[in-house]
Amino acid sequence: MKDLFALVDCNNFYVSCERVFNPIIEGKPVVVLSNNDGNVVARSNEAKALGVQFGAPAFECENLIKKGVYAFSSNYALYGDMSQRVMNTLSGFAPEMEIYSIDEAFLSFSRLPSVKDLTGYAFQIRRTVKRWTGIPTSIGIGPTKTLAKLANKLAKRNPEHRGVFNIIEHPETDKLLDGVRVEDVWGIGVQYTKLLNLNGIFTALQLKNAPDRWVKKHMTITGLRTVWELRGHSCIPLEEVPPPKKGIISSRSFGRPVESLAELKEALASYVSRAAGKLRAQRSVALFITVFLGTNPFKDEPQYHNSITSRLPVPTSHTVELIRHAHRGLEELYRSGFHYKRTGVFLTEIMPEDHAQLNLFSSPSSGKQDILMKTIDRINMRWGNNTVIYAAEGIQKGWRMRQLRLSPRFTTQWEEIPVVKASARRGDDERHRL
DNA sequence: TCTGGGGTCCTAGGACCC
DNA sequence: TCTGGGGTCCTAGGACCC
Repeated sequence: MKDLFALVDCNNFYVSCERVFNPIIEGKPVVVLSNNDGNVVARSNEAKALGVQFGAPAFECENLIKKGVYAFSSNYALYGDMSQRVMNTLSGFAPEMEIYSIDEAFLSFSRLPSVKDLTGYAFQIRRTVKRWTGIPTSIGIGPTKTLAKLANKLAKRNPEHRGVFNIIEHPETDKLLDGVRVEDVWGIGVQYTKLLNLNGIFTALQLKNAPDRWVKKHMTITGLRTVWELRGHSCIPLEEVPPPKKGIISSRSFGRPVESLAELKEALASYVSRAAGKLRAQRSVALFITVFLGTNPFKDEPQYHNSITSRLPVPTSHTVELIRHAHRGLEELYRSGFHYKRTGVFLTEIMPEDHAQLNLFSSPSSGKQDILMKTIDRINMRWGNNTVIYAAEGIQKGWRMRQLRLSPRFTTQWEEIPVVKASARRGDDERHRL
């Protein structure tokens, strides 16, 4: 059977999430900033039209903000929850689906015998997602994932498609590919673009027609797959179940420079706690822990960057155990007299928890630890992240990242759920939770 | 002035083994 | 004398994605 894929992509996802609960900013220029309110990472169409570039430093926006651009700190609690709602909605429309990122999913359209008009079906998906979640999407349909991605780009680019583009309805695929720059092909980044341009390849069509031998030699097997996919041979299968992670990183840069070991330890403890939580969520344990520490490479001041890797006595996912080892590593790394910008932790050699080799000395207390971890995870699941935290994480958290323009966690915190006023006349005391 | 945070896959080359 | 030919494992680095 012929493969067929649909790629559903949420339009300007972070901005759209902000708009769902804040309709005043509908139709207005809106940007969302990266962690620490550093750079622009999402823009509404109106902001794009004003010339705000992706990655623009936030201070450049200050002027724009004065001119009426709305800016928000990243609110991952909100975006993560909205993403789940979108994905849940999508999963009802296809037997197989791959969640590709926070705002994108591939659906398999190969086995939908009851659907006669797939393009119409895509319009129906779009309408439903919008109605159920408030998030606008674009959908591309093609015989390979790479072509579905490309179709999605065309759906976004040309308003007359109204958000859906089905590449197989267009017999002159080559003509379409001729109109797409090579850097807009999925899998072609800056380096390959340079290389390809130097070799006279500027369009997706030219890449499609490039000789296999040359592509394999200069762009490895991954590049060759991309080329084959452009030709309509599906080489990148749908991955319904995400493979367990092989490494888990948790790291943040600080909202202000940090000098003391004590503060670094607090920050590191909270990152370890996050990483350990992710580890337990996939029912895994880790054998190695790497701690890294660094100053701000963009500043003209004394630099220090270093990392240290230690092997744990027994593979584990116990937060307290991991914090202890992380702190030991940090103490070895730490040099006083520097302005530190970030620290973080990297867990590797990850294996399923029931595969882990116990060592002779593993203590019987690990059973108690398991119960403690499960209990804490349950509480935080039920009542929200960080309901229970480790004392080592600190309370003040003066190093916390800057988020001066954070919107409420509308969907995941009881205290921040929007409130509807029943009627203006009855006054403020008659308010109802949504 | 600011410059995120998380991942994946592939290859080359060196060490080492028989 | 000659120094092959096959293999594994590990690491570093480079590319990509969102």
